[in-house]
Amino acid sequence: MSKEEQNKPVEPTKSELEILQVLWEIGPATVRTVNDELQKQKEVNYATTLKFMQLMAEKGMLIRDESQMKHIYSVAEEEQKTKSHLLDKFVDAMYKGSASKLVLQLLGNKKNSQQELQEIKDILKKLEE
Amino acid sequence: MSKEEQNKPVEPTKSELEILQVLWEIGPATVRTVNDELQKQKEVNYATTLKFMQLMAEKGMLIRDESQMKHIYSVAEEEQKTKSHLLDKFVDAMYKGSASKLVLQLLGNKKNSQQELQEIKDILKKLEE
DNA sequence: TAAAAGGTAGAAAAAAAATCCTATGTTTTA
DNA sequence: TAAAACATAGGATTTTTTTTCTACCTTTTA
Repeated sequence: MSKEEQNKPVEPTKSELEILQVLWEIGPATVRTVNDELQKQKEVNYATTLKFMQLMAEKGMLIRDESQMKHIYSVAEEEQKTKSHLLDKFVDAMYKGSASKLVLQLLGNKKNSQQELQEIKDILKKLEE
Repeated sequence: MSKEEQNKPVEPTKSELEILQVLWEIGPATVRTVNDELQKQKEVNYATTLKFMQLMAEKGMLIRDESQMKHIYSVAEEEQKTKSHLLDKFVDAMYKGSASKLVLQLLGNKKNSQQELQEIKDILKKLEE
């Protein structure tokens, strides 16, 4: 592995992120299981999910255990690391790196329920201690 | 305009978002001006920027004033509306719609400067009142 | 006023992302 | 044990996004 390739952060596409979300939630799984989970959200073809997971494994985004016929896939990078990187990218692209601007918008967003706002406040309160 | 086409929220691609950012910042502008701004960030070909802006106008994302030879482009939807929509999508894709989870991650993110964190806390504190 | 510079548009190509068909092999089950 | 169900892999295709070439028109400038 060349120096350039090391520690390259995971940059999933939209579809790849959906698969990561499933694996984050249910842990290592087969293509079949992941596909069934995705099926709950939208119509997906098994072959398509398979292809995505194969590509993700090739890219090093997933790790594949081929010791059984039903290969088991798991995420290669921990959830928080990946999410943190994606969040950073989003804050850069949308708010020129200003996280506080994002929070401001979040708070001004009518769509966020009262409960969400309360939870955010609770987080802050805990932080105060 | 059919009912389906009305009020369709703006869904820019990555490149399109870069152009929106410029227009949000400097207001209505020519392709040349936008291209010069983008140039400050990365290498861009004038023809590429032109093409993007033409496509965005076709999609209804930008409005084009052709009364002069140098067409003037402006954004079709206000900045906050677009950003709010994109933020919602992001929160859905990344945190299953939980804004508080996002804030939690933001606060735990080492990359955010102490100042940013303080600003976020200030915002939240103001909300308490 | 002729050349240079700057502008738009159309067509096409290149690159990236998403989708699915089908061959072939393994396991399960009737 | 034969059929049905399930699995992977390779190849191909389609769709979306990004990029660039070039023709031609208008304005500016030497």
